[in-house]
Amino acid sequence: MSTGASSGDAMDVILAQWARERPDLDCSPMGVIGRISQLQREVFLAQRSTFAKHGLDAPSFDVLAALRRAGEPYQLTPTALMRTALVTSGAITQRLDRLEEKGLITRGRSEADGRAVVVTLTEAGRSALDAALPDHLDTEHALLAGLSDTDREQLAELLRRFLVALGRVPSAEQVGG
Amino acid sequence: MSTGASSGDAMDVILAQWARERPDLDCSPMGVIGRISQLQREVFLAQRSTFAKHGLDAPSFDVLAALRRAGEPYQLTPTALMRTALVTSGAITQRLDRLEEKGLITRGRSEADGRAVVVTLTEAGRSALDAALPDHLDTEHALLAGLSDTDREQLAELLRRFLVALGRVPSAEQVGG
DNA sequence: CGTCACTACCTCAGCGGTGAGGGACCGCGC
DNA sequence: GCGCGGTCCCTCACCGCTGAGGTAGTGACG
Repeated sequence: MSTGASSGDAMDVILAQWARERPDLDCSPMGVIGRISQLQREVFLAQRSTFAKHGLDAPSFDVLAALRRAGEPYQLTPTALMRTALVTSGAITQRLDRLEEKGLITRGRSEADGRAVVVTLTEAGRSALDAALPDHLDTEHALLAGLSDTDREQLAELLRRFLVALGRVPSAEQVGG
Repeated sequence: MSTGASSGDAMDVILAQWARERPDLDCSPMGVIGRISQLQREVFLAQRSTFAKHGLDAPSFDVLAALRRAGEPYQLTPTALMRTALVTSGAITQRLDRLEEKGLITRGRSEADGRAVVVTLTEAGRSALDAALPDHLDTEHALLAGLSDTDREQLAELLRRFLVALGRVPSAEQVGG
C-alpha cells in the first residue's frame, strides 16, 4: 500500500489486489488466515535447519518430543503418537520405522493388549532430544524476537482462543495417552 | 489450565508436560509457534473440503487465484507464480501441467523473452475460480466466526508484525510479477 | 560474433504424507 | 464358547513437493 513498504507484508499486497479486482467481496478473513499459512512456512523452514544440525528432521523430533514429554518411562503407543502429531497411522508407522533404525526408539508389544505396540525412547533417543531441545527453543525464541513481550502474550492468547473456538479442545486421552 | 478444561487447548497440555519434565526450560515460544502450526492444519483441512466441492484442490486454487488477482489479461509467468506460492519451480511445473490438462489455464511462450512462459487463465479457469472464491471466503469467515471483530483485527495486526519482523517483506516484483 | 554468467523452465528421483484396506486381537452379548 | 463390532497397527498405491541437475535463451563484454 502507499509508497513506503515499511509496514506492509505480502498479504497486504494480495488484499490490495483483491480489493481492486473484486471490490464486491470482503476478503478480510485472508488477513488472518493467509498470514497463518505464511508464518507456518517460515517457522517450518527455520526449525528444519535446527533439527538438521542434530541429525534430525521435524517428524522425528515430533515423535521424540512426545515421548520425552510423557515422562518416565518414556513410553507411548503409536495411537497416542498419532493423536498428538495429528497425522495418520501410516505416517506414524513410517516415522517409527526410521527412528527404530536409527536406534532412537524401540518397539515392543504390549503385555496388557495384544494389539498394541509400546514405543520406548532409548537412551540415545533421549540424548538426541535433550541435545536438540534447547537449540529448538532458541530458534523459536529467535523467530519471535521481533515482537515485544506484550505482543507475544497477546498473540498466544488470541491463537488459543482461535483454536478453542474451532472446537479443537483435547479430550483427556487425545493427548495424554 | 487448572482443573476445568473450558479454555485450554492442546498446546496448554503440552506446555504443562514440558513444565513438569523440563522446568529449567522456557517453553513459552511454543505457545505461539505450536498454535500457528495447529491452526494451519485446521485451516488447510477446512479449505480442502471447500475446494473439493468445486473440483479443485488447494494448489490449483492457489495458482488460479494468483492469476485472477493479477487482473486483465490474467497472465503471469511460472516464476511469478513460484514467488507468490512460495514453492519450488518443479512444484509450479506440476501444478500448471494439471491445470492445463483440465483446460483452466494455457501455456504460451513469451514473445519478449524466449526463455519465459506466459500462463493465461482461460474462461473456464476464471469461471471455476469465481465460482469457488465466495465459497472459499465463506469458509474462512466460518473459521473465524468464534472470534470477535476486535480479536480478528488484533490477530491480523499481530501476525502482520510477526511476518514483517521476520523480514518477509515483499520487494515489488516478488509478488507483482 | 563468440564467450560467459545468469535466468527461466522442465525433469526426475526421493521423501513424507494420505486414505483405503487387511490381519490380529479385544471384549461384549448371547 | 462363539460370533461380531470395534480397535490397533501395518501395508501399499498414489500424490505433491523438494532439490539437484539439465537445456535453452538472454544480455553484457570485448
